[in-house]
Amino acid sequence: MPELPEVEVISRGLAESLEGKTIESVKILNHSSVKMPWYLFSSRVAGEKITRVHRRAKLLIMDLGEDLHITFHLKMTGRVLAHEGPTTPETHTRIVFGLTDGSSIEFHDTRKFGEVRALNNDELQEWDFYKNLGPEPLEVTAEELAGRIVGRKAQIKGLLLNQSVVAGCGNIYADESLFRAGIHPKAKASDLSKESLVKLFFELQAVLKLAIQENGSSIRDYVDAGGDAGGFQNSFKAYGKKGEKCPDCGKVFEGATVAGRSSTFCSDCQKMKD
DNA sequence: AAAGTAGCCTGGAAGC
DNA sequence: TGCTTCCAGGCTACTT
Repeated sequence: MPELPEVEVISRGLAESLEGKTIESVKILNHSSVKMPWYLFSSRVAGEKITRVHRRAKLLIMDLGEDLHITFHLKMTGRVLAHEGPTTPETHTRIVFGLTDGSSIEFHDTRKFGEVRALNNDELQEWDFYKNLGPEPLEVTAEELAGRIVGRKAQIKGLLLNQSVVAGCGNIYADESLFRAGIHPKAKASDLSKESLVKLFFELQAVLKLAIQENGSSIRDYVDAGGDAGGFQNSFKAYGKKGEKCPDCGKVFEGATVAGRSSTFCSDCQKMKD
């Protein structure tokens, strides 16, 4: 499930192979992947040059000239792959972009949760989801991020997953940063000191940077733009470790649903309040 | 305001 | 073996 580091790695890979290339054709194999009238999507995109590939939160964005952007939200199983030649569609191939140099881009998405759009500048800025995104966690300080949730009564994990609080954090990096900061996922932000919250976001930043260095985390479906797996899953300390022993104290990791997500934590090392 | 839940999907794993 | 059930999870919408 791609979160910020995975989308960042995909974006960097695609930027290298796609910037400067021109889209010639669009073949939509699954219409529900395109969250706008399909003919509008196709007609907007065909013939345009890919000027830049970048990322905002978990969105992969391809700029087409000055006033058009393809946005990919990969959700759980989406992949965007750059092929040197044409794409031979498989069962889960949802969209194929043919490029004028004979190469192609494949949007592959087993579970069809992914969402693709082609928006002009105004539409992008007015899109509620985009408009409400919080800051990029690697572009502001941990203090600034902590300041956004000081005193809030919600569970800390829910706040981390809330894209309008901080952009790009998902279940993996939420569990990992909470463990590293020694904070229980059900702790209320208002029960934690500013210092603890700063520590939490500092750990989130550290874990995101580390994951980008390791090419992302591969669990189930994630691969980078070239189809290769990441390596950060080997560095998980808490995520998915329910039933295993905490590396710090030896107590067995517990599991619970928090903010609607499966969560793993050590009830000894992770505190509910300061 | 916060929190719980259903729904969207599919396939791999676990259980019987 | 073969069937059924469970689970994963980003995000929205709706209810409590």
